Amino acid sequence: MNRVKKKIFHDFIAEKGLKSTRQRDIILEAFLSTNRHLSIEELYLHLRSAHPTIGYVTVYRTLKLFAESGIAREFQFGDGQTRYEHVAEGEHHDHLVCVLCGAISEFSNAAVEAIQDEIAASHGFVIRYHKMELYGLCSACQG
Amino acid sequence: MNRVKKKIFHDFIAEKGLKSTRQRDIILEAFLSTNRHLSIEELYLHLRSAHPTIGYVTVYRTLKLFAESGIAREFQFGDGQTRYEHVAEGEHHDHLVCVLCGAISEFSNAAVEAIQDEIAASHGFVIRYHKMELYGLCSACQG
DNA sequence: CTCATTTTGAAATTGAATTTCACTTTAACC
DNA sequence: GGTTAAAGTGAAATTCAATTTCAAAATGAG
Repeated sequence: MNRVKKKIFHDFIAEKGLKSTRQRDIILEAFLSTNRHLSIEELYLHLRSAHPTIGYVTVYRTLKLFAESGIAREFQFGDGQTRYEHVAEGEHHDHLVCVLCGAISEFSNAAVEAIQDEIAASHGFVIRYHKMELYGLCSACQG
Repeated sequence: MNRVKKKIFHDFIAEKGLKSTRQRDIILEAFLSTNRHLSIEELYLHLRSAHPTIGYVTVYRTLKLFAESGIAREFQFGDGQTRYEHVAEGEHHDHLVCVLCGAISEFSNAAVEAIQDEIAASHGFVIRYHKMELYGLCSACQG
Protein backbone atom coordinates (compact mmCIF):
# COMPACT_ATOMS: atom_id res chain seq x y z
CA MET A 1 0.00 0.00 0.00
CA ASN A 2 2.96 2.28 0.39
CA ARG A 3 3.63 1.76 -3.29
CA VAL A 4 0.08 2.89 -4.00
CA LYS A 5 0.48 6.02 -1.87
CA LYS A 6 3.74 6.90 -3.55
CA LYS A 7 2.06 6.65 -6.90
CA ILE A 8 -0.88 8.76 -5.76
CA PHE A 9 1.47 11.44 -4.52
CA HIS A 10 3.62 11.43 -7.65
CA ASP A 11 0.52 11.64 -9.82
CA PHE A 12 -0.71 14.53 -7.71
CA ILE A 13 2.61 16.33 -8.10
CA ALA A 14 2.58 15.80 -11.86
CA GLU A 15 -1.01 16.87 -12.30
CA LYS A 16 -0.45 20.07 -10.36
CA GLY A 17 2.62 20.95 -12.41
CA LEU A 18 4.81 20.73 -9.32
CA LYS A 19 8.29 19.36 -9.26
CA SER A 20 9.66 16.13 -7.97
CA THR A 21 12.53 16.79 -5.61
CA ARG A 22 14.96 14.81 -3.56
CA GLN A 23 13.58 16.27 -0.32
CA ARG A 24 10.01 15.33 -1.09
CA ASP A 25 11.01 11.77 -1.85
CA ILE A 26 12.98 11.48 1.37
CA ILE A 27 10.16 12.92 3.44
CA LEU A 28 7.59 10.69 1.75
CA GLU A 29 9.69 7.62 2.38
CA ALA A 30 10.17 8.54 6.02
CA PHE A 31 6.53 9.42 6.52
CA LEU A 32 5.28 6.13 5.10
CA SER A 33 7.76 3.94 6.91
CA THR A 34 7.46 5.52 10.33
CA ASN A 35 4.91 5.50 13.04
CA ARG A 36 1.60 7.05 12.17
CA HIS A 37 0.39 10.15 13.99
CA LEU A 38 3.63 12.09 13.86
CA SER A 39 3.77 15.82 14.35
CA ILE A 40 5.79 18.04 12.02
CA GLU A 41 8.35 18.50 14.75
CA GLU A 42 8.67 14.77 15.36
CA LEU A 43 9.12 13.90 11.71
CA TYR A 44 11.59 16.74 11.30
CA LEU A 45 13.70 15.55 14.24
CA HIS A 46 13.50 11.98 13.03
CA LEU A 47 14.82 12.97 9.62
CA ARG A 48 17.49 15.26 10.90
CA SER A 49 20.05 12.63 11.85
CA ALA A 50 20.16 11.08 8.39
CA HIS A 51 19.38 14.26 6.44
CA PRO A 52 20.60 17.28 8.35
CA THR A 53 20.03 19.62 5.42
CA ILE A 54 16.26 19.17 5.29
CA GLY A 55 14.63 22.06 7.09
CA TYR A 56 11.58 22.18 9.31
CA VAL A 57 9.72 24.32 6.80
CA THR A 58 10.17 21.79 4.04
CA VAL A 59 8.78 19.04 6.23
CA TYR A 60 5.87 21.32 7.12
CA ARG A 61 5.10 22.15 3.50
CA THR A 62 5.52 18.59 2.32
CA LEU A 63 3.12 17.23 4.94
CA LYS A 64 0.59 19.81 3.79
CA LEU A 65 1.05 18.51 0.27
CA PHE A 66 0.53 14.93 1.45
CA ALA A 67 -2.75 16.00 3.00
CA GLU A 68 -3.79 17.81 -0.17
CA SER A 69 -2.94 14.81 -2.31
CA GLY A 70 -5.10 12.58 -0.13
CA ILE A 71 -2.44 10.26 1.27
CA ALA A 72 -2.39 11.91 4.69
CA ARG A 73 -4.82 13.58 7.05
CA GLU A 74 -4.25 16.33 9.59
CA PHE A 75 -5.31 15.62 13.12
CA GLN A 76 -5.49 17.44 16.41
CA PHE A 77 -5.49 15.59 19.67
CA GLY A 78 -5.41 17.94 22.63
CA ASP A 79 -1.62 18.30 22.91
CA GLY A 80 -1.15 21.46 20.89
CA GLN A 81 0.58 19.84 17.93
CA THR A 82 -0.89 18.99 14.56
CA ARG A 83 -0.35 15.36 13.69
CA TYR A 84 -0.45 13.58 10.35
CA GLU A 85 -1.62 10.06 9.71
CA HIS A 86 -1.61 7.84 6.65
CA VAL A 87 -4.91 7.50 4.87
CA ALA A 88 -5.93 4.44 2.92
CA GLU A 89 -8.45 4.86 0.14
CA GLY A 90 -12.03 4.62 1.37
CA GLU A 91 -11.00 3.54 4.83
CA HIS A 92 -12.09 5.29 8.01
CA HIS A 93 -11.01 4.69 11.55
CA ASP A 94 -11.21 6.40 14.91
CA HIS A 95 -8.78 6.76 17.79
CA LEU A 96 -8.02 5.64 21.30
CA VAL A 97 -5.70 8.09 23.05
CA CYS A 98 -3.87 7.31 26.27
CA VAL A 99 -4.05 10.32 28.57
CA LEU A 100 -0.86 9.28 30.35
CA CYS A 101 1.66 8.21 27.73
CA GLY A 102 -0.01 9.75 24.70
CA ALA A 103 -0.07 6.52 22.73
CA ILE A 104 -2.60 6.59 19.93
CA SER A 105 -4.22 3.47 18.56
CA GLU A 106 -6.91 2.98 16.00
CA PHE A 107 -10.17 1.17 15.72
CA SER A 108 -13.06 1.00 13.35
CA ASN A 109 -16.56 0.06 14.22
CA ALA A 110 -19.48 -0.36 11.90
CA ALA A 111 -22.04 0.62 14.52
CA VAL A 112 -20.39 4.01 14.96
CA GLU A 113 -20.64 4.65 11.24
CA ALA A 114 -24.30 3.70 11.24
CA ILE A 115 -25.19 5.86 14.22
CA GLN A 116 -23.63 9.00 12.77
CA ASP A 117 -26.03 8.89 9.85
CA GLU A 118 -28.99 8.48 12.14
CA ILE A 119 -27.97 11.39 14.32
CA ALA A 120 -27.20 13.60 11.35
CA ALA A 121 -30.56 12.86 9.80
CA SER A 122 -32.44 13.74 12.96
CA HIS A 123 -30.67 17.13 13.11
CA GLY A 124 -31.01 17.97 9.44
CA PHE A 125 -27.26 17.77 8.92
CA VAL A 126 -25.52 16.42 5.86
CA ILE A 127 -22.42 14.69 7.17
CA ARG A 128 -19.05 15.03 5.52
CA TYR A 129 -16.97 13.14 8.07
CA HIS A 130 -16.70 12.47 11.73
CA LYS A 131 -14.21 12.05 14.49
CA MET A 132 -14.52 9.86 17.50
CA GLU A 133 -11.84 9.80 20.14
CA LEU A 134 -11.79 7.71 23.28
CA TYR A 135 -9.49 9.05 25.98
CA GLY A 136 -8.34 6.88 28.84
CA LEU A 137 -5.56 4.61 30.02
CA CYS A 138 -3.93 2.15 27.68
CA SER A 139 -3.19 -1.31 29.06
CA ALA A 140 0.45 -0.42 29.73
CA CYS A 141 -0.48 2.63 31.81
CA GLN A 142 -3.03 0.99 34.07
CA GLY A 143 -2.05 0.06 37.59
CA MET B 1 -29.20 25.52 36.57
CA ASN B 2 -27.25 28.72 36.28
CA ARG B 3 -27.92 29.26 39.96
CA VAL B 4 -26.42 25.84 40.64
CA LYS B 5 -23.31 26.63 38.59
CA LYS B 6 -22.83 29.93 40.34
CA LYS B 7 -22.97 28.15 43.65
CA ILE B 8 -20.52 25.51 42.50
CA PHE B 9 -18.09 28.17 41.37
CA HIS B 10 -18.40 30.22 44.55
CA ASP B 11 -17.89 27.12 46.66
CA PHE B 12 -14.84 26.26 44.59
CA ILE B 13 -13.42 29.75 45.10
CA ALA B 14 -14.03 29.58 48.83
CA GLU B 15 -12.57 26.12 49.22
CA LYS B 16 -9.41 27.07 47.38
CA GLY B 17 -8.94 30.19 49.49
CA LEU B 18 -9.33 32.38 46.43
CA LYS B 19 -11.09 35.70 46.41
CA SER B 20 -14.42 36.74 45.09
CA THR B 21 -14.04 39.71 42.79
CA ARG B 22 -16.24 41.95 40.74
CA GLN B 23 -14.56 40.84 37.53
CA ARG B 24 -15.12 37.15 38.21
CA ASP B 25 -18.78 37.74 38.88
CA ILE B 26 -19.22 39.73 35.70
CA ILE B 27 -17.43 37.13 33.61
CA LEU B 28 -19.39 34.29 35.22
CA GLU B 29 -22.68 36.05 34.56
CA ALA B 30 -21.73 36.72 30.95
CA PHE B 31 -20.45 33.20 30.40
CA LEU B 32 -23.59 31.57 31.73
CA SER B 33 -26.01 33.82 29.93
CA THR B 34 -24.34 33.77 26.53
CA ASN B 35 -24.03 31.29 23.76
CA ARG B 36 -22.16 28.15 24.59
CA HIS B 37 -18.89 27.34 22.80
CA LEU B 38 -17.33 30.77 23.06
CA SER B 39 -13.63 31.33 22.65
CA ILE B 40 -11.70 33.52 25.08
CA GLU B 41 -11.47 36.18 22.40
CA GLU B 42 -15.20 36.11 21.72
CA LEU B 43 -16.19 36.38 25.36
CA TYR B 44 -13.65 39.15 25.86
CA LEU B 45 -15.01 41.17 22.94
CA HIS B 46 -18.56 40.55 24.08
CA LEU B 47 -17.78 41.91 27.54
CA ARG B 48 -15.77 44.85 26.35
CA SER B 49 -18.63 47.12 25.40
CA ALA B 50 -20.27 47.00 28.83
CA HIS B 51 -17.06 46.52 30.83
CA PRO B 52 -14.15 48.09 29.00
CA THR B 53 -11.81 47.72 31.96
CA ILE B 54 -11.86 43.93 32.01
CA GLY B 55 -8.77 42.66 30.23
CA TYR B 56 -8.27 39.70 27.97
CA VAL B 57 -5.98 38.05 30.50
CA THR B 58 -8.61 38.14 33.20
CA VAL B 59 -11.13 36.49 30.92
CA TYR B 60 -8.54 33.88 30.05
CA ARG B 61 -7.70 33.15 33.68
CA THR B 62 -11.31 33.12 34.77
CA LEU B 63 -12.33 30.64 32.08
CA LYS B 64 -9.51 28.39 33.24
CA LEU B 65 -10.94 28.63 36.75
CA PHE B 66 -14.38 27.73 35.46
CA ALA B 67 -12.93 24.64 33.87
CA GLU B 68 -11.08 23.74 37.07
CA SER B 69 -14.21 24.18 39.14
CA GLY B 70 -16.13 21.85 36.88
CA ILE B 71 -18.71 24.27 35.49
CA ALA B 72 -17.00 24.56 32.10
CA ARG B 73 -15.05 22.39 29.72
CA GLU B 74 -12.33 23.32 27.26
CA PHE B 75 -12.85 22.26 23.70
CA GLN B 76 -10.96 22.34 20.43
CA PHE B 77 -12.76 22.20 17.15
CA GLY B 78 -10.43 22.60 14.23
CA ASP B 79 -10.45 26.40 14.04
CA GLY B 80 -7.39 27.13 16.14
CA GLN B 81 -9.22 28.66 19.08
CA THR B 82 -9.96 27.04 22.41
CA ARG B 83 -13.66 27.16 23.23
CA TYR B 84 -15.47 26.79 26.52
CA GLU B 85 -18.84 25.23 27.04
CA HIS B 86 -21.11 24.94 30.07
CA VAL B 87 -21.09 21.57 31.78
CA ALA B 88 -24.05 20.17 33.64
CA GLU B 89 -23.36 17.66 36.39
CA GLY B 90 -23.17 14.12 35.08
CA GLU B 91 -24.35 15.08 31.63
CA HIS B 92 -22.45 14.27 28.47
CA HIS B 93 -23.10 15.33 24.94
CA ASP B 94 -21.33 15.39 21.61
CA HIS B 95 -21.20 17.88 18.77
CA LEU B 96 -22.35 18.58 15.26
CA VAL B 97 -20.15 21.19 13.59
CA CYS B 98 -21.09 22.97 10.39
CA VAL B 99 -18.05 23.17 8.14
CA LEU B 100 -19.42 26.26 6.39
CA CYS B 101 -20.81 28.61 9.02
CA GLY B 102 -19.10 27.08 12.05
CA ALA B 103 -22.35 26.60 13.97
CA ILE B 104 -22.03 24.05 16.73
CA SER B 105 -24.96 22.07 18.01
CA GLU B 106 -25.19 19.30 20.54
CA PHE B 107 -26.63 15.84 20.72
CA SER B 108 -26.50 12.92 23.04
CA ASN B 109 -27.04 9.35 22.09
CA ALA B 110 -27.19 6.34 24.37
CA ALA B 111 -25.88 3.97 21.71
CA VAL B 112 -22.69 5.99 21.36
CA GLU B 113 -22.09 5.74 25.08
CA ALA B 114 -22.63 1.99 25.00
CA ILE B 115 -20.34 1.41 22.07
CA GLN B 116 -17.43 3.26 23.59
CA ASP B 117 -17.30 0.81 26.48
CA GLU B 118 -17.36 -2.13 24.14
CA ILE B 119 -14.54 -0.75 22.02
CA ALA B 120 -12.47 0.20 25.03
CA ALA B 121 -12.84 -3.26 26.53
CA SER B 122 -11.73 -4.96 23.35
CA HIS B 123 -8.56 -2.83 23.31
CA GLY B 124 -7.73 -3.12 26.98
CA PHE B 125 -8.36 0.59 27.56
CA VAL B 126 -9.95 2.10 30.62
CA ILE B 127 -12.00 5.02 29.32
CA ARG B 128 -12.07 8.37 31.02
CA TYR B 129 -14.14 10.28 28.49
CA HIS B 130 -14.77 10.50 24.80
CA LYS B 131 -15.42 13.00 22.09
CA MET B 132 -17.51 12.51 19.03
CA GLU B 133 -17.81 15.21 16.43
CA LEU B 134 -19.84 15.10 13.25
CA TYR B 135 -18.73 17.57 10.62
CA GLY B 136 -20.98 18.55 7.74
CA LEU B 137 -23.54 21.06 6.56
CA CYS B 138 -26.19 22.36 8.89
CA SER B 139 -29.69 22.73 7.48
CA ALA B 140 -29.21 26.45 6.88
CA CYS B 141 -26.05 25.92 4.83
CA GLN B 142 -27.37 23.23 2.49
CA GLY B 143 -28.30 24.15 -1.07
C1' DC C 1 22.15 23.79 -22.34
C1' DT C 2 18.93 27.60 -21.21
C1' DC C 3 15.59 29.69 -18.70
C1' DA C 4 11.24 30.26 -16.54
C1' DT C 5 9.19 28.26 -12.75
C1' DT C 6 9.18 25.90 -8.58
C1' DT C 7 11.46 24.62 -4.33
C1' DT C 8 14.25 25.26 -0.48
C1' DG C 9 15.78 26.86 4.12
C1' DA C 10 16.67 30.56 7.22
C1' DA C 11 14.68 34.22 9.18
C1' DA C 12 10.72 36.90 10.11
C1' DT C 13 5.85 37.06 11.20
C1' DT C 14 1.54 35.68 12.97
C1' DG C 15 -1.88 34.26 16.28
C1' DA C 16 -3.23 32.30 20.28
C1' DA C 17 -1.98 30.87 24.86
C1' DT C 18 0.61 31.78 28.86
C1' DT C 19 3.76 34.22 32.13
C1' DT C 20 5.67 38.28 34.39
C1' DC C 21 5.45 42.14 37.20
C1' DA C 22 4.10 46.44 39.34
C1' DC C 23 -0.03 48.01 41.13
C1' DT C 24 -4.76 47.30 43.12
C1' DT C 25 -8.28 44.89 45.58
C1' DT C 26 -10.04 41.69 48.84
C1' DA C 27 -11.05 39.85 53.29
C1' DA C 28 -9.35 38.40 57.82
C1' DC C 29 -8.08 40.40 61.95
C1' DC C 30 -7.78 43.86 65.30
C1' DG D 1 -13.40 51.40 60.38
C1' DG D 2 -8.24 50.75 59.65
C1' DT D 3 -4.21 47.53 58.72
C1' DT D 4 -2.07 44.18 56.26
C1' DA D 5 -0.89 39.85 54.08
C1' DA D 6 -2.42 37.36 50.28
C1' DA D 7 -4.64 37.15 45.96
C1' DG D 8 -6.21 39.47 41.69
C1' DT D 9 -5.71 42.54 37.81
C1' DG D 10 -4.15 44.27 33.32
C1' DA D 11 -0.54 45.68 30.22
C1' DA D 12 3.34 44.12 28.30
C1' DA D 13 6.44 40.50 27.40
C1' DT D 14 7.15 35.71 26.29
C1' DT D 15 6.37 31.27 24.42
C1' DC D 16 5.26 27.96 21.06
C1' DA D 17 3.63 26.15 16.99
C1' DA D 18 2.11 27.39 12.45
C1' DT D 19 2.73 30.16 8.52
C1' DT D 20 4.82 33.61 5.31
C1' DT D 21 8.67 35.96 3.12
C1' DC D 22 12.59 36.21 0.32
C1' DA D 23 16.97 35.37 -1.84
C1' DA D 24 19.44 31.55 -3.53
C1' DA D 25 19.26 26.80 -5.54
C1' DA D 26 17.21 23.04 -8.15
C1' DT D 27 14.09 21.18 -11.64
C1' DG D 28 12.50 20.00 -16.17
C1' DA D 29 10.47 21.58 -20.66
C1' DG D 30 12.06 22.99 -24.88
